[in-house]
Amino acid sequence: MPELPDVQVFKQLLDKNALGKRVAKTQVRSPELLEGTTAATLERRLKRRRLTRSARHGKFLFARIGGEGSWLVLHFGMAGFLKFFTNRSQVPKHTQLLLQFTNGAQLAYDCRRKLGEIGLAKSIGGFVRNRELGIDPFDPKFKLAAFREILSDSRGTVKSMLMDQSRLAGIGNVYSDEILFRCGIHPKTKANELSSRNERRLFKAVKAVLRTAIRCKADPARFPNSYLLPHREKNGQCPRCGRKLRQIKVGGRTTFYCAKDQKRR
DNA sequence: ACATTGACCTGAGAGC
DNA sequence: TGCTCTCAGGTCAATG
Repeated sequence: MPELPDVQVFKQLLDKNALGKRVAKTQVRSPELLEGTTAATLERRLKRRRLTRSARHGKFLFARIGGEGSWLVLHFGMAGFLKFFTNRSQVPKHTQLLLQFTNGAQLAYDCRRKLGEIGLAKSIGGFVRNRELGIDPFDPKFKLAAFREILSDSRGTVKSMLMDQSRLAGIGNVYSDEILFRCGIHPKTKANELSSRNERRLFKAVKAVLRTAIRCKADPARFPNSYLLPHREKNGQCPRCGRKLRQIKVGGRTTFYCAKDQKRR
């Protein structure tokens, strides 16, 4: 679930409910999710401080603690999410990090499969460099020319390229399928063999699909029926031509596409 | 440099 | 109902 649009929705939730509130207490349930820090350090950094702003890069969410120089970093793995609530009985089942604010409200980071990550960073730029993350698709510097360069540098399939966090940060299995569906490109097409026209269409589709997904709150039930996601299931049908969608593996990941509408080259 | 596989971790859902 | 099996939207490391 948690690809760029999902994380952007978590960011909106954080902005709306948690920014400006003062942390009274923190709780870490599974220390193994902590990356390069400890529960005690996290508590010391957060306690009595406010979350002052937020940011997102790819699938990572950042919340600045107090003034400059300290950010809480969250990655949601395969099943993580954020929940904000005011009633104690609403604590989600697999809460791994709980922030209790001085006004009684709480923010929970829930991660059932424990494949996520909780950490601290001094700066976002430093973190991004450290982790060798590629450009975020909503970075103003992400322009067609930059994308063409990424494509021509990639010798593998276009789907693998889209999901490669060190080239372009934020796209995962679901949205790579959606983007390729939108522009009629077969997921196994070699990234560096796309026509100039398809490079351009792919570039536009990356932005358009992610924007739409965010607008739909990354909730498949809200997606336009013309999108792949509502039909992305075993025996699902192509919303364009009605044919049964193909289900294959690309780069080891389950991939859905329409054999009629998505041809190689 | 790329594809493939398995590991990480846990639960949902299918099939018996 | 309960057991076992398979699979899942992320990432990393080992291997070919």
